Amino acid sequence: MKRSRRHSDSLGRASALLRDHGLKKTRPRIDVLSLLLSARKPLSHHEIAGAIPGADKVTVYRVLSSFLEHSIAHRIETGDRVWQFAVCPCGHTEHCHPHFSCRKCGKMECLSDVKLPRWSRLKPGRVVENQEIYLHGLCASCRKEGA
Amino acid sequence: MKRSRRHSDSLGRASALLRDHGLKKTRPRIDVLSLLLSARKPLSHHEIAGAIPGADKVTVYRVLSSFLEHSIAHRIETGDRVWQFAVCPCGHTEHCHPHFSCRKCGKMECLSDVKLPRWSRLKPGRVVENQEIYLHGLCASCRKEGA
DNA sequence: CATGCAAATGCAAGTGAGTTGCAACTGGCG
DNA sequence: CGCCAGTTGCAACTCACTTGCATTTGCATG
Ligand SMILES: [Mn+2]
Ligand SMILES: [Mn+2]
Ligand SMILES: [Zn+2]
Ligand SMILES: [Zn+2]
Repeated sequence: MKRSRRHSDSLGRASALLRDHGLKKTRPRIDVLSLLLSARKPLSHHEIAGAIPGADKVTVYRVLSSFLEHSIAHRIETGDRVWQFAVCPCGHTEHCHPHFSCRKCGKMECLSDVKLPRWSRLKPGRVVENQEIYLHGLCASCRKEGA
Repeated sequence: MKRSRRHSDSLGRASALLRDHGLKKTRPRIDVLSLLLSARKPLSHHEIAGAIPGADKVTVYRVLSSFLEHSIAHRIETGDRVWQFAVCPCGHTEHCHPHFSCRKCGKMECLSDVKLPRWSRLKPGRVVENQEIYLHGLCASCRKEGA
């Protein structure tokens, strides 16, 4: 019940987002976007394509790229050369929060409520337009179980 | 003159580092390490192998991996799925400074003198053991020329 | 409701950074 | 010296992601 509720909510939200961004409402886009909206964590291309029966891999890559261009989603580097994707709650192009990955269970989390630091005075005259922060360590549940 | 001075310094430093870490002093390791020591910026595997005539690509990968294991060098994600490598001035396993890349000239820099932020109170009970910070923007010289 | 067409899809083939297997070699120790 | 664990070098492999191209389709327009 809970699951299907969330899923149908996501369908509606997905439609609205696509409309708002002037993207055609197609099957692959609805499927990928509603999946990302209902996911509790960032997903890899492999996880996304695997979760959508009959999805074409290349189309999923292209759908994800269009979401990035329109700042509907953001892309996370995992360190193992595989990207992960999540819907961006703030609507910015840049990363707007740090990401945390657990060295034990491997889960990646968007720390949506954590502010990014200011880099006002870097020695010479550099301008920071954008930043990516990856924190690694133990998540709350893995920590309880003992490292 | 300046260049050969720096280069021979690097040779000596490379030998010493290998000895200190108990790594056999081999041709590929000396070549790669002295190159990294004399480089002013992080280098990709491609740049490293290309700068060493006759170098075997696989050996260079393996040499770099051994440097990472021994915390002689650190590895940087560039966002385009290519790694870059730099000698680690502090000797830590973790990243110990942020990295900056210029959106115009593409150069990556180690901000060795910039401190990493503390993440003492992340809401739940996570422990941060390690962090990677990538800043993107305009470097000092590209900024002068006008963005 | 047609009709048209730019945009999107789906399939096959390609790219390239990084990995693996394995036989030959060698740095450094006794 | 002579050994041998560790290292090298070559060929073959993997696999995430990209490109090309012919076919289909969302949706704006009349
Ligand atoms: Mn995120
Ligand atoms: Mn660095
Ligand atoms: Zn965990
Ligand atoms: Zn620059």
